[in-house]
Amino acid sequence: MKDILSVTKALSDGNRLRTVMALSEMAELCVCQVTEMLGVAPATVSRHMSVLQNAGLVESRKNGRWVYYRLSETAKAEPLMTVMEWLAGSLDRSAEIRADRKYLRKIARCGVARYCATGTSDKDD
Amino acid sequence: MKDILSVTKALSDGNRLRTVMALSEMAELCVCQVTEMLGVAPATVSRHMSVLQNAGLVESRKNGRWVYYRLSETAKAEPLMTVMEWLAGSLDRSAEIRADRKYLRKIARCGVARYCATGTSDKDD
DNA sequence: ACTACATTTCGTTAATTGGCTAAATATAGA
DNA sequence: TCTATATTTAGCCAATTAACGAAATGTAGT
Repeated sequence: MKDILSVTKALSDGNRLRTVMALSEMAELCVCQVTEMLGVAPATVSRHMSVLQNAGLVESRKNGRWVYYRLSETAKAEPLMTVMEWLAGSLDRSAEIRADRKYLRKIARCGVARYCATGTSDKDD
Repeated sequence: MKDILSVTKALSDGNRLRTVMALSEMAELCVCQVTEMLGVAPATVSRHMSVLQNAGLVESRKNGRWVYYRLSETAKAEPLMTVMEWLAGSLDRSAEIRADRKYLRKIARCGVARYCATGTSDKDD
C-alpha cells in the first residue's frame, strides 16, 4: 500500500499537481522553469520534484548545470495513464492550469538556457 | 483545481484508502464496521467519512441509529472509476487490504446490528 | 584555481492533519 | 421520559509537511 500512498500523496499538493500537468504539456522542464511557473523558491521546487520522483511519477535527466524532469515511463504507461488522463480532463477547465500553460509557452519561446541565465520574468506581461 | 485536490487529498491517507477499498468490496458499511476494521476511534472514522463525502467519493444513507456509507455514483462513473480500478488493481497485492477483506467478511457474517450492539471483536482470531 | 549559476540538502518555522477524549445530537426501545 | 447505542462535533495534542534562507554540491567557462 505504501507505493500507492506515495503516488496519491504526491498528487495531493497543488503545486505538484500543477507541475505534473505542466509536464504532460511540455514533455520536459528544468527546475528553474518550474520555479518560475510556480513562483516559489528553487529549493522548494527541488523537494517537490524529489517527491514526484520517489513516487515514480517523473524521471530526470541531467544536462550540464540543468536537471530536466519529464513524466516517467511508468506514469505514461497503463494503468497509471488513466489517472493522468483523468487529472488532465478534469483540470482542463481549471483557470490556474490554463494560466500555467499560457505562461509555459512564453517561457519555452525564450529558450531554457537564456531564461535561466537572465532570470528575468515576463509573468506580469 | 480545488475539486481535484479534494479527491487526491481524500485518497492520500492510508485509513481512507483502506475504507474506499472496503467499500468497493462490501457495497455498504456502517461507521461502526469501518471503526472495527481500522481499529481507530469512532470519531476519527466519522471525520474520515466526511472527508470522503466532501470529495464526492462516498454517499451516505441513514437507517435508524446507523449511517451506511457506499461509493458514490460519481465515484463509480467514468472517468473516476478508472482511478478506482487502478487503485483496486494495485492494492489487490497489498497485505493490509487483503487482511481487511478477510476481516470484513467475518464482520458481515454476524450481521451489522448484532455486531454493533455487542461490540465484540474477532480481529485476533 | 576561481567565478557564476543551477540544483540539492539542511535547519527552522508556520500551517495542516490525524489521532484522541469529551460533549452534543439523534434514534430505538423499555 | 429515561436509557442505551451510533454518530457527529468540538477542542486539544503530536506528527507531518510545505515553505523559506543558508549552506553545500556540481558543472561550465575564464
